[in-house]
Amino acid sequence: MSKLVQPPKGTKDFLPEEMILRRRVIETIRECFALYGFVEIDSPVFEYFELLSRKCGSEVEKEIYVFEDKAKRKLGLRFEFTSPLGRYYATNAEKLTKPFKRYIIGKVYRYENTQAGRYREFYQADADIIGSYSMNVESELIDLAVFTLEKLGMGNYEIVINNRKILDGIINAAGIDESKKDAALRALDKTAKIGEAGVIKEFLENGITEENYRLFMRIIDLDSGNERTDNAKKLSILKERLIRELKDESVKQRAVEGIDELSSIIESGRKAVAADAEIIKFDPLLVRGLGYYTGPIFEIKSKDVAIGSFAAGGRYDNLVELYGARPEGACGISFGVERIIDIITQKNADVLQSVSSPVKIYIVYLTGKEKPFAYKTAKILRSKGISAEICVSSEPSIGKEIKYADKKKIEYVAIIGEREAAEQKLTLKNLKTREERLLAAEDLFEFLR
RNA sequence: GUGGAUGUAGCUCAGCUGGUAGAGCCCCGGAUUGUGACUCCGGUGGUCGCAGGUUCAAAACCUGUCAUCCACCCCA
Repeated sequence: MSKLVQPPKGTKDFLPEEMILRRRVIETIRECFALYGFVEIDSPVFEYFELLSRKCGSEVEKEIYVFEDKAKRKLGLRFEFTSPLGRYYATNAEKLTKPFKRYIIGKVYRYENTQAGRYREFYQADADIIGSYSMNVESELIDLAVFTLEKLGMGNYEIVINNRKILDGIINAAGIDESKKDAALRALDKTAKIGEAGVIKEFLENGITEENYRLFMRIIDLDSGNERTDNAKKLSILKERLIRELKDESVKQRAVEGIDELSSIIESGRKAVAADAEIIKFDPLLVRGLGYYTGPIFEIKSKDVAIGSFAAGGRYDNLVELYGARPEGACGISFGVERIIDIITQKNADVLQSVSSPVKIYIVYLTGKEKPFAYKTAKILRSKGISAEICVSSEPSIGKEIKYADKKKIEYVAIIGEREAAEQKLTLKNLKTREERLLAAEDLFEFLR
């Protein structure tokens, strides 16, 4: 294929069959957000570059699509919804009902190398609450996620949580200098991937000692004996340890606060999702982006498909202040629509095959004479909410039209020929069972309903 | 941005140490002029990702480039 007829790197075309599933996933998410009382908003796909890049770190900044408009304004495409939300809130704060619970579903753009599950243009579905410091917000968002994933049929997944305040405490207790915190966290985040030796290597490269690493790991070694320790137990062990180890009072206070926050989230999580309490897992090695998170952070990943996390979020209490609004608590969660679809299709390869057309019936009339009757019938069905497609060929062959309907996965075909039109009836054929029956037009609606 | 693998028909792929392309599925037509998934027959479709180079001759070898996948980086 010539390069001129390919979609640009990291983007793709969606075929009609793919769109059916895509639409269903997006609609499901939208409905769930609405059921929880979030209101929908929209904001521009591009913003001033300076606004997007504010406090996002150079790593992320490199991923922003930047361009100049004709008046030389420097603009960028949104790479997620959080910074646009900060701006949106700051510009409209006086008009918004607080706490402001909003959702937004749309395309975002990241200039990064592509891979399976990583695109340059993709959909995110984002729900945030601004205006509360309560941990009830985190609980609500996690509950929303569980509810939504259930509706989507996502099956086996786990919600991993941690807290920036705790991480800061452990870093301090491990004797790692504040200036080296980011490097340390970045290395620690990769533990599962590169192993102990890899992390130590990265530590040394960044001027952090192996001793620091050992200390850190000793503090977060929370499994007593062989038995699997539950979240609450882990948190309480960690809490005692940090109280004992931390010398700096303010650091200690913050770390303890962080632990209490997670305990509260996990506790209400257990109540809300009772049987599934196991899906929430405290992991002191979860770090996430180094940008604006200030409190609890979480990530949701599939246990069946290795595609990275498909949803993530956390608290970023400094966000709206960054854009000039009065300080407010803020916390949000974002779903990666493509990744969710990838997981659904990989787990169940034939969902794409099994999706059926939103069109219920295909109407074929054989000669021009039956046309008025056919159109009238179609119109009645549509006005009653039954989707009906009508054949546009001027010389239809029944075989071809049935084949067409079958390929489009339409359930029924109505055939109107001379015989039928004479009695104001039509032949209704079920394409799956191949059954046919002669029906009066007015009985059609009852039958299809 | 770095390293590796791959790129042949709409799809999945074959094509030997260089001699300008094949199969299956799909699609179209017919057997079957008011009935689709099976069967049979026939047919369309490819400047071998793109651009250079080596050669009498390149899908194959070399270089560049674009895209996809994988590992980094980072992340939905």
